[in-house]
Amino acid sequence: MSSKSVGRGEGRPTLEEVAARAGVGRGTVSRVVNGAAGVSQQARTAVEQAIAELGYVPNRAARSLATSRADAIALVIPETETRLASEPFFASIIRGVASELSDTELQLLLILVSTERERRRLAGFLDGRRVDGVLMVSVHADDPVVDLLEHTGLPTVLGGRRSELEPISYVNPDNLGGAWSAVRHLLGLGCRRIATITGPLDMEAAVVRLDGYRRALAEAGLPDEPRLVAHGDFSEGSGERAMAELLELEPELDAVFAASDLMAAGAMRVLRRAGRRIPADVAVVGFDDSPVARHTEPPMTTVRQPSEEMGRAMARLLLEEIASPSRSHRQVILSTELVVRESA
Amino acid sequence: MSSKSVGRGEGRPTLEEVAARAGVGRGTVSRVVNGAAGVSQQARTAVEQAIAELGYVPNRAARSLATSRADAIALVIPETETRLASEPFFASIIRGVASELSDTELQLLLILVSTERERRRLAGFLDGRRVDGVLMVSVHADDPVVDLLEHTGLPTVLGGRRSELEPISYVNPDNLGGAWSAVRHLLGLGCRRIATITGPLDMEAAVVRLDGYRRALAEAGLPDEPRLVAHGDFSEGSGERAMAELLELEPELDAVFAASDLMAAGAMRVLRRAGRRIPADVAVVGFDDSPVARHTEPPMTTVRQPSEEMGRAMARLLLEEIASPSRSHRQVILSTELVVRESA
DNA sequence: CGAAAGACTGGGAGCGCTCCCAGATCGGGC
DNA sequence: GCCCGATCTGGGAGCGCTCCCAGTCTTTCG
Repeated sequence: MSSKSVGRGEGRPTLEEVAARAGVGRGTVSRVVNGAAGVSQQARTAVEQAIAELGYVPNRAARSLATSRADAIALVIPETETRLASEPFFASIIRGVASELSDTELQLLLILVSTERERRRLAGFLDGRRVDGVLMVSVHADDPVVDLLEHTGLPTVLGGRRSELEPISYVNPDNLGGAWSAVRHLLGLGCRRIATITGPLDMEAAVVRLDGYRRALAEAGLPDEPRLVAHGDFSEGSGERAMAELLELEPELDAVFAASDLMAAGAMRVLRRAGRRIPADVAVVGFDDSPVARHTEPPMTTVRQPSEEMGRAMARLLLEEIASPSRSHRQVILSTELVVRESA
Repeated sequence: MSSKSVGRGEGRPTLEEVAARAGVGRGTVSRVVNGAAGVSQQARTAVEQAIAELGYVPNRAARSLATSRADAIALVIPETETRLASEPFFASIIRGVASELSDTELQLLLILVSTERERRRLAGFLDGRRVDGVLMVSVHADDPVVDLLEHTGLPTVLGGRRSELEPISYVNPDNLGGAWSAVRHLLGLGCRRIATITGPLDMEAAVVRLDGYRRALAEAGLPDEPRLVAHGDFSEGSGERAMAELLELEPELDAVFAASDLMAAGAMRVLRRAGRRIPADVAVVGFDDSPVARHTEPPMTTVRQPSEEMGRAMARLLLEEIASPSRSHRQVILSTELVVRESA
């Protein structure tokens, strides 16, 4: 039999107990556990054996307290789980972040916030320093969660800035160039009555894509007609509604640039129902190059936004920021690319 | 000016500093922070003011260490983010869990594990007692993550048991009854050559749904024909492949029961391409009643599985288990219901 | 052969909080 | 005026770990 420290029941074994059993001091055990150098082979073996026998696992809370590191980072998504599930963009971001984190010891924590209550709980969680840094995507201009982040002083990286003067580090796709090239493509096809379906205008990405659209039209000497602009919120349903509206206001339109693939898919459905052929009657271009773009009928021409790479870049920036905190913020702009399929 | 403890810069203020500033002891501050009774109005006010002035926020790691509580629970999903995004089931689970947690102080942490490396990292995270309990869905029979969970001794609840003798608490839909009633419905419609597309057979849900199918056929005196059974993995693509296979082996079939809506949707696409009318030539029933079921052409008849309620029940069980740990495990079976639309 | 330079090791101090107990304070009843 | 209980309050003793320093034991070199 063995001392009290060994059995199950008396709680989990501690560093101290391992040390006692291995006949060494706490320091030595700590060194072994953390893979530090300067431990004799003999001591190391003894400790390892004691750890195995006792089934010792370090207590993270204690370690956190001592080192003031949490070994975890949060990816905050201020949307509902429905949205998380319906927009492939998030999946790509998650994949990118996870892959960049894969050879670190950092645990990725996904946190969804939509209610005020959840926001407060998140505040407590972050303030309590349960993570070493925060990633956040899908940020709306007036999102209170961001203030919360700034206030905690935790290293933070946004996926999608709120404005050009964003004071926090961020990774952004080249929305302007993407939208611009989409509309240029439509113009090149000979389209002249080009409508657009925007995203929610409290998001910079939506505003800038609209800008890109307008700029391309202006360059082509085309007027900016309000009735060619309808608003959505990036979701499929909103794309349908917006398209219906456009068709009503401007039956003569010959092309649509939607600020997201999902909205473009919704628009295509409405167009087809209205008897318009795509692209013969109306050409359609989306934005994102999400999986759905490949499965629409016909396959969708769209602007590729490197979402996964965006996730990776975000993680990379955050790691840098954690490693060397600094007042200055970093930013990365990822270029976009037009993928021509059959809808335009 | 003020003492070193007060200013910004010298790190975050501690309980002790708040106590000093308010002119009270640590105990009193702790009591105020935790809303405990037995503090005079005067002391309380002084402490609250000091907290506000200093911008004090308790350090969770320290609290965790002292209380051995983490105030967080993990929802582990052993799938890729792609899957998370494509299957609405997960979104519903998350929603249910979140809603049940909404009036607790527990932070919900979503953790995706797919690689071995991620699994090990999760082990460290859980062993380190960074959460008070674990929820896990989409469990495959031989999933090593479960052993990991059992080993940590953390309160755990599964969404979907691994077998009838599941030794861990779980919440399960009535898969047998659901599948059975789906096939009964098909039989009632006069179908006699009823095929099925199963889920991955290393998941109990898939096995049991297949059982329900067989049982209903047997009761109707129909033989169990192997060529009427094709296998999928719950995904849409696998449904397409399975359907193509079935059509090849048994062109005469007049109905299909798919173990998930996504597979049913894939099957419907293949059927349509093959020129079969639904339900006139081939009737189709799915399982889940996920959002896609409403949008197929024609709308899909399916077995409703109360996913959100499942999430809620899981959270509820876990809370109970955390509150009163016990050797015995709990289980909840949620009933399913056939939703008849137009595909069968 | 002695001293200096390494190589290891043990354990004190402390991270910030909660728990709990011993005291101080304040009334009210006799 | 005194005693007893109720109400508050301060602070010691940890929680389990890391950091770091002062030792001890070798090894090497002049």
